[in-house]
Amino acid sequence: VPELPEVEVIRRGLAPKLVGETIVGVSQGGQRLRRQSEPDELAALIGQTVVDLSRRGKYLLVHLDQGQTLLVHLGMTGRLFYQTDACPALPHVHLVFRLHSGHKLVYQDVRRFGQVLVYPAGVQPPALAQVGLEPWSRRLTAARLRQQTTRLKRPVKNFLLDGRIIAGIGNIYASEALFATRLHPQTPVGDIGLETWTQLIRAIRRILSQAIAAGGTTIANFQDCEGQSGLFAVQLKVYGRAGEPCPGCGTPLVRLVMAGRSTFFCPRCQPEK
DNA sequence: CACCCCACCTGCGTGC
DNA sequence: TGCACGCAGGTGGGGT
Repeated sequence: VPELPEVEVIRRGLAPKLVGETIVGVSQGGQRLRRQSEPDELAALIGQTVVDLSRRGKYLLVHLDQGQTLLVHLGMTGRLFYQTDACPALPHVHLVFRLHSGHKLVYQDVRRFGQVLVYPAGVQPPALAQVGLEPWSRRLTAARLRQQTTRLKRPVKNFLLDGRIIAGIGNIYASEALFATRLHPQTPVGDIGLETWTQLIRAIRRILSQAIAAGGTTIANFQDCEGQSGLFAVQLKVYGRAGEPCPGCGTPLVRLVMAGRSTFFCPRCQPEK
């Protein structure tokens, strides 16, 4: 499900429902996520009240009133539902937090690549230390990226996917941002000039903002059991559209595998230089 | 360092 | 119908 916009949409949807809720029970499925706190650590959250929800990159942070933090990463297929008992049971549910209001916060994850980890008061989750600049950070500048990448050969697509540099860009929005900038995905980052970095940063911000405003690319299942058919409101221009005509020039779009991930681009609008 | 590869999982669509 | 295969929006550990 989730790149930065989807996680942000989930955060905004859940925050008004969860803040003020007290956890009264935690049940854990038999199969564990790739990274998941021990059962007793999760059970220790019982009695705590949610004071805030924040986001860092693709990580969602649930802040509790005694200072603990619940770090949630949805991986590829993780979903969070805010449900009542009236909702039918879902498959692949690995964690259920029962709440004082009678609602439940349900974590579902088919592939179990997600993470749910508890951290004590005052401890910063180590994973966050690796997370790069937020896309809207004032410290994210063309000059900084230019300086950081001089003489590097790494393809710009792979650079965008590296969350240690800019946080939250995933495989979909990397292709979309490069198309918007008319930049070939294999362009070595060291070859990119200041002006192009400026345009790329702008494109990233615009595309992510639009995606958030539209409710994410896919199903944002924070609501209830109806599993709200996701607004496919974001119109992707190139992602997943190999063979279809480029929306700019009509040339068939191309799929290319880079670092093991599908990459989509227009060979005419995004020429190799 | 910089960068790549693969592991970690399940499900679904496609083509034989 | 069955089966093998490729593919899927994530990270992170280990190798070159």
